[in-house]
Amino acid sequence: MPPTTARRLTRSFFAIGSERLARRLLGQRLVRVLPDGERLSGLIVETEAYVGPKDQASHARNGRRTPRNEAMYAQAGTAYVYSIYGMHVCLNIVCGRLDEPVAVLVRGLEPSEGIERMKEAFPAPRPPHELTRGPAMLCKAMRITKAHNGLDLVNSGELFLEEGRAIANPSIRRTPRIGIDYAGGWALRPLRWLVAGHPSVSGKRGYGKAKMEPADRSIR
DNA sequence: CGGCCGATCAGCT
DNA sequence: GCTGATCGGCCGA
Repeated sequence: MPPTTARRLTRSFFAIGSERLARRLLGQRLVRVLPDGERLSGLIVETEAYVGPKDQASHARNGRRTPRNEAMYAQAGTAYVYSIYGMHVCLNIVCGRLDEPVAVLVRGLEPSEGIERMKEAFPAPRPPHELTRGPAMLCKAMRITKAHNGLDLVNSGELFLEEGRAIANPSIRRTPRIGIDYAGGWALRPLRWLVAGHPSVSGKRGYGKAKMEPADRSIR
């Protein structure tokens, strides 16, 4: 269980750009407080950086700005929640200056608090690590919906982040991002960060098909 | 275990 | 009209 003194992550934590935030979010705690007060939470074990208008995998590629992706242009610490494939939603954390569309997609959590409640979101029984493995799955387990799009994660009482556990560089890997084969050369850039060997990292055998590289130590 | 494919619809063109 | 920052079931090896 987390200490009751857990520190809330502040605006300045998020406002560092997507590559640095993707690294720094690993091990931090994502918290959802349900209407009845129950806490659901997990430690982040997989992220992807979306690096701006030039990034051909980003919803903001070539400066696209529509009602759907408007939250990407908001201040750092804003949630960008979008729907995909007609049946899922995914959560990003916005991390640039105002009007600069950069964000980090949260792709995997190690479930921590409220595991029994998370299980209720799925029709069939499954082990804890498969409650929050993948960007859409973790939103389903954590009851994150499009109603949270545009929410300020720095001030919200229902969805926010807390200081978690440090992850040492040797156990971190970078790979290309998942599901963006349409993005040309951008599909190959190592903008996905993961905790090596963690069971809640998405993809087959926990890694997907992507070839892994050691984490870039210059990115903190 | 790995590969294929259907579900299902918001959002854009 | 087409596509997607996904998931899970089914099938063959």
